[in-house]
Amino acid sequence: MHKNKYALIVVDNTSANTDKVFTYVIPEEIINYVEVGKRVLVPFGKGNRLLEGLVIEIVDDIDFIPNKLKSIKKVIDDTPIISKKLIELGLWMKDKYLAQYIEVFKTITPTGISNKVIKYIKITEKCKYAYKGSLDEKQKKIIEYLFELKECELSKLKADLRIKNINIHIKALEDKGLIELFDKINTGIGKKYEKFVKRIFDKDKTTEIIDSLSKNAVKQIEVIKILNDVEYIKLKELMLKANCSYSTIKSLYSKGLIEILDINVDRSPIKEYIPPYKKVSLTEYQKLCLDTIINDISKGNINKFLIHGVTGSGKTEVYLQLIEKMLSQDKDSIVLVPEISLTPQTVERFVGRFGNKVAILHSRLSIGERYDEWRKIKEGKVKIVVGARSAVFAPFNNLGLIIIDEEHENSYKSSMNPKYSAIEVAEKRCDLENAALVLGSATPSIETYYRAKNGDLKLLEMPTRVNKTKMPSIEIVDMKKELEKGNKSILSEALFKAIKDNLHNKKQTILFLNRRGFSTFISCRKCGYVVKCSECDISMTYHLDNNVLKCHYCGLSVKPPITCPECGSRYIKYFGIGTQKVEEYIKKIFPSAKVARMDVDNTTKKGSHERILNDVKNGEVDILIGTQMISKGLDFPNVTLVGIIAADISLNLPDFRASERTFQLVTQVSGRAGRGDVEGKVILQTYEPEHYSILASKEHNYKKFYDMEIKIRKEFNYPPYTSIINIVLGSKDEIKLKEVSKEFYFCLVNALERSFRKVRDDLILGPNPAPIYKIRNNYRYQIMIKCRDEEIQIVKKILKDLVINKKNDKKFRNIKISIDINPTSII
DNA sequence: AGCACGCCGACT
DNA sequence: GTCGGCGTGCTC
Repeated sequence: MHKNKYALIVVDNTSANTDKVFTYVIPEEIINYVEVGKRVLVPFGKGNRLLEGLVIEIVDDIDFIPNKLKSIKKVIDDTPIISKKLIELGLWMKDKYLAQYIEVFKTITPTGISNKVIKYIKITEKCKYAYKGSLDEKQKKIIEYLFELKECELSKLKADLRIKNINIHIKALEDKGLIELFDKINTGIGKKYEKFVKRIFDKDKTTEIIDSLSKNAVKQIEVIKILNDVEYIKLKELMLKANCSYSTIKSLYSKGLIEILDINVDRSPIKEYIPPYKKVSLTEYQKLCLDTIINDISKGNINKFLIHGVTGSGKTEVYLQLIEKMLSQDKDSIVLVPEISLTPQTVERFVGRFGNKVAILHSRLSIGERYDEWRKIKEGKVKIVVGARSAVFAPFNNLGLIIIDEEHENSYKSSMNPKYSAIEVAEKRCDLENAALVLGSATPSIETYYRAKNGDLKLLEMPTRVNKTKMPSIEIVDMKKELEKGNKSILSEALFKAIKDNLHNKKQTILFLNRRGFSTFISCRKCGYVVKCSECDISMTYHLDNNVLKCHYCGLSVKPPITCPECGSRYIKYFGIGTQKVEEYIKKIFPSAKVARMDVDNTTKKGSHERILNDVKNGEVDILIGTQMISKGLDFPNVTLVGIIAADISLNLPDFRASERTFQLVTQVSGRAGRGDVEGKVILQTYEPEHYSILASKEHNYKKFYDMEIKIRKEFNYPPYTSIINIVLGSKDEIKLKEVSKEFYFCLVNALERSFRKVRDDLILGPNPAPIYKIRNNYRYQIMIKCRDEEIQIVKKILKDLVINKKNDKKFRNIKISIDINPTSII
């Protein structure tokens, strides 16, 4: 007798209650086609509607036979879209970040590849002749509607007719045999095709053919001439070259001289020619670093490394030569870079060295482009992937190396479910696939450095710059003293003078301010009213270019008030500075200087980023003003001065990582100065010149900063000594939220008390209104858990059960519960 | 989520 | 009686 096989399937259905693995019977006819990692269609729920599912395991036996086991309907993929190793990684992520199966696997498999099953409805042959007198009004309406369209999407019919209880009527009509329901599978994006023209006449008969054409057929002759030189040409290109229309080509086609073909092309996101990026000889430190890594990997000593290299120490060259080593062993490499530094400059280095062996993945790719890159990786056409966070899931089968550059960057943490850290995921993936992990940074995160010191990663230092230039000197300017001197402007005397000198010497300057817009808040001088976003608990930022107040959380724009909405006075004043104001001010006091600004407000369009950087490169910019965006990766030898307008912005945030972030920013931005022959200079303006994070960055002394910071972390029980679990409850109903947050808190405390004999005082904090109390009209309450390594599994289990329990609780309807394990920020 | 079942009030 | 509204519970 045939023995059944069963597939364990994650069904595409987002609900706390369906977040389970479902078992289906594999019908014998398709047993050879069902494989782990392929998607299938399965009947689900009472209506047996077809849903997509991912096969994550195939088993011969199941512990118990649930009474009504259903069968797989259809296999979608020819080959698995996800490897067993990546499935394992996904299951690990689900547990680690308390996410749902479906969320995890949607993250790992590329977006846009998902097939949608769409229900269609049509009328039957029988219906055309059948007597319809027995139908009620609503059913008649449906039939009439379908008579026009013959068939249509079920959802469209429902939306157009808006009949109540429509399902019952549809079922009745189906039973009578008047209509039929069927499914169509939408295969998502297809491959890209482009029209090509092929010459099918003999090359040496070209003149003969030209003679045979009418003398009036100037364009056709031109086309033939072009085709004399090339056999294949893109239709668009040919039309452009010959300056002709499609009809010219068509007439040549009808004469049988050419063929028009649809050829599958890859949408290549690398559009321009990229010059080769030459291999350079390594400095002593680079060589030591490279050799240590290669040696350790081959001996199997350790496979995780942290390169702590100062800005300009040439980490990229080490990465490149490591990848080269991997290539020689036929192994694949993944390079992760922060989203904002995924600029052409970064890409050029990898593509310039390895050419078409490189695929690029980042958020600005269209769905089609992303799918093409994904397919190239999957099919083994490329060996290297350079990309942002999600590139950690690149579907390689022979992974040898994952490199994470600028390891401390918070863009490696996802803000959406699963709220994963690409660093932790990369580490896990390396363990699973026996690959090596290399992290690199000039300012490693405290957590990573701590782990390196503990021996979890091997620490490699690169303390000097490649071209032996000195680190830039940093001058700290106390802005309180400037104020005492009577200088109320944005620039201190020292910075003003330095910019002036730099302009005179034809050197470039970068001015950094981590805040966009013009004024950060506007307020009434009479009553103190501050304009806040109506949807969020955030003061609105004034933007000069289109004269609006913008909320930087929800994007809402309003016209600035002329009189105070509270007291009616006209004393509305604009406070705080943003990059736009700096730009305006600089243009005013240095009218002859060429000034450019770079922040999210003017780089959203494709290519705008590149344009600004090119202008800087070509010397068409004297002063570049920008936010975080300009803090990393930029390498312009003529930039000798960096001005940090206000280092305090990041320092004063109510977040335990504020000092760390400030140190990182100052170090990174400073690193932009003096990359050429002339020593760089940094002028740092602050109201807190004695702060340890400012002082340590002045000395370029990471270790000094680390030693200070780690003591504070220990004292206050912050990471790396604990893991933080941040629970945010959100709702539009403020009163209900407050109540429910308390209830959630007490349930949590109760459960914790049952599991731990004694609950530490600072294990669980809250519930407090979140630092940003309202976003997009959603009120937010926060509960924070600081737990030690040995506690975390139990705490997560408790939380998971509690959340599922509460999601089924009527009281928690319309309450969103978001859990973030080790968030990058607790604001 | 989405679908069916089942209870209960309004109305022919 | 019975139509339709809505709350409840389950999905291999």
